[in-house]
Order: sequence, then C-alpha cells, then structure tokens
Amino acid sequence: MTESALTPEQILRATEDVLRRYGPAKATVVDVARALGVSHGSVYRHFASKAALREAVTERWLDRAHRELAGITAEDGPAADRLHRWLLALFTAKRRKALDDPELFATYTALIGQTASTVVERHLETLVGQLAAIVADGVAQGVFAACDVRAAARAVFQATARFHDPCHAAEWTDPRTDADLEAVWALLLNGLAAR
Amino acid sequence: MTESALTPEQILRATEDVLRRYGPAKATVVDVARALGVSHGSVYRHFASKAALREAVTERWLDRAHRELAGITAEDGPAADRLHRWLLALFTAKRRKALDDPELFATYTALIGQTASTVVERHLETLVGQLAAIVADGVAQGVFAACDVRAAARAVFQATARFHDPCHAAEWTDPRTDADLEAVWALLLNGLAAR
DNA sequence: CGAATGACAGATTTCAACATCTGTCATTCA
DNA sequence: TGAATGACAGATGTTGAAATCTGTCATTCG
Repeated sequence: MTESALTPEQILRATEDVLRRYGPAKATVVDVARALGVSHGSVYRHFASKAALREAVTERWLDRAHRELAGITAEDGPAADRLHRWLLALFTAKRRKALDDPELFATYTALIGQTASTVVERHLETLVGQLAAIVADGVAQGVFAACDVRAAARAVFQATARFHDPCHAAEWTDPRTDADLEAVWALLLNGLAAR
Repeated sequence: MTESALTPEQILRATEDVLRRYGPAKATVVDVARALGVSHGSVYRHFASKAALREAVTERWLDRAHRELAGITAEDGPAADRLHRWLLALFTAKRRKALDDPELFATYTALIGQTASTVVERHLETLVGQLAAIVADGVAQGVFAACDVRAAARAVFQATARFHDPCHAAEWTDPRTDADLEAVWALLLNGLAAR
C-alpha cells in the first residue's frame, strides 16, 4: 500500500478542513500543506493556484449540498407539487449551509463576483436547468401554460432570488421568511398555471 | 440677514457634497464642518451623531429619488399598467442612482444591515404601501383576484428583489436584466390576475 | 522518471506606532 | 442666553517596516 501517495482528493479534504477552521480569509496553502504533512510546493503539483483549489472545494460542496434537488427533478408526479418542494428544498439547503457551515458558505459567496468564476455560473445553470425540466413536465401534464420553458424557469429562479441568493443570507433568519416564500410561491404557481 | 445662521438644512447639503466627494468610508464630520467654515462641535448641536447625519442625508435622497413612484400610485387608470410602470420606474431609478450617484448609493447600502436603521425600514414600508395601494385598486377594478392585499404587495416586492434590492446592484448592468424583469413581470401579472 | 522538496522573488498581510476622528463639555462670544 | 468654540479622552484609521504567503523552479529522492 502506497501510504504516502498525495491525491487531489486528499488535498481537497484537507483544504475543506482548513477552510472550515480558519475561514476563507485566513486559510493559506501553507496551512493545507501542513495539515497533510507535505511541503506547500506539492499542492501546486495538483492544483494550479489557490483560487483553483478553492473553486474545486466549493464545487464539491455545492454538488453535495444540492444532490437532493436533482432527485426531485427526476421524480414522476404532479409538476406543481415538485416545483414547490424543489424551491423549498433549495431554500432550506441554502439556509442550513449558511448557518451550519458558515466558512464554506463564505468561501462560496467570495467566489461570486469573481472574474470568470466558472464554478458558480455552472452551478446556477444547473439549477435553472432543473427548474426548466420540472416546468416542461408541468406543460406536458397540461397544468402549466405553454411557454418558453427556459425563460419561465429563469423567471421563477429570479423571482425567488430572495430565498436562495447568498446576498440575501442575512434576511434568512427573519421568522417571516418561510411565510414569505409561500406567498411568492402562491403568486408564481398562479402565474404559471394553465387557464 | 443673519449671514451666519447654521441650519440643519445647510449641514445636510454640505454632508451630501462631502459624501459625494469622499464617499461614505472617508467622509468625516470634520470635513463637513470645514466645508461650512465652522467647528465640528457645532454640527453636533444639530445632529446627535455622525450616524444620524448620514441617515438624514439618506432619507432626503431616498425621498427625492422615489417621488415619481408616489405619482404612479396616485394615478387613476388600469392597475395592471400602473403596477408595471411602477416596477419599471423603481428599477430604473435604483439603477440610475447606483450608476450616477455611487457614493450616496454606497451610503444607502451601508445603512442596510445596520442595527436599528429606521430610515431603511420606513423606506421599504413606504414602497410596499404604495404597491399595496395599486394592488387594492386592481382588486377594486376586478382585474386582480381578491386576496390579502398587503401580503400580495409584499410578495410582489420580494419577487422583484433582484431588480430593486441594492445587494443585486452588480447584476443590474447585465444586458439581459431588462428582459428578465419583463419575464418576472409577466409571471406576476398572471399570478395576480382574476380568473 | 515522476513525485516531492525547499529556497527564492514578488505580492500580500500583519502589527504597532502614530495620526486623525468622534463625541463631550466647560468656556467664550454676541 | 443660546449658539459656537476648541481642548480633550477614547475610538478608529493610517502607515510603513517586518513577517508571511503565493507561485516557480532547480534540485533531490525513491
């Protein structure tokens, strides 16, 4: 057994730990290397830059956090109900991450607004894609009005920004927030409905 | 004529100039006093604190910026059209301020998330109140479904957060933004409509 | 030979001494 | 007498020198 093989996977796990411990502002590549008992030069053999490392960690984290959503997308069943549960699950997951995993959440938000943050863009496109799939099902089921499915998905995503965009994270502890999401959902459901 | 009477109005104007010149991070009460040719102690005779001064300036600025909206609220005419124009006017005004008056816009955003920022809260309540008035007209005209008007107004306000909340200001230069607002508007109009 | 090292240059961050600012108040001024 | 002043203490911000970090690469190691 090659005890000492340094794998990207190991590095990512160590980076995640270091980020959680020190936060994105303080965490250094030297810290990561120290946690692994190697020189920091070794880390650069596997990741081109500190930024690339942070992005890779964030990508894994996002994938894990939102796996549940893909499940709802793939389900059969009434589209309206699935859309409702999808939006709730997205909000719940985001809020939980913001509260339970603040340092990785901060790492994610720091990535936003970065020039050429492919990871965040891809993540958002994935989410809108999942929404579009559910909306398309709804149209096929005859419960949603025929429309440009992609545009409708985008509109739903933007109309619920208050409940998933990290720039609103501070508002998520407001006790009215759950009721607010339901109110917006009622409006959107009505807006999408076939008549 | 009492040449040297120091009025709150003068102080507010001078503060606005200083904020525009130096930005909220650099502007000091000493700067304001210097601009007026008085000692900074005099400013504290009229405003309890630097924070109070900033809030007063911001309040005036918000009132001026959104006077147009009150006009649309007070109009007669089809509620759906007025609601559409009100949302467009809000977005246009916000975006213009963010671009043309960045330092005062920054002063405003800095006020958000401050503990006990009465000014921002009042401002938001005013806006939701105006929305509610238009929605109520729509219900009276029979074009909007009967509903809890206040809750519906709040939902519309939150569903359009992407287009008026300062935390989204960076996204407002995206060329798709106008189309996005129209798409969300279409959804909301449908959602409010009587059937 | 490929993986790891550690020394290195330039960029960034820390830290502590210093300067400025905020808010108060006893005093001055008109 | 009420508005304005300026000196002051404590808080906050600035600055530049020292420490640390990022990213590279010639060298070592297995």
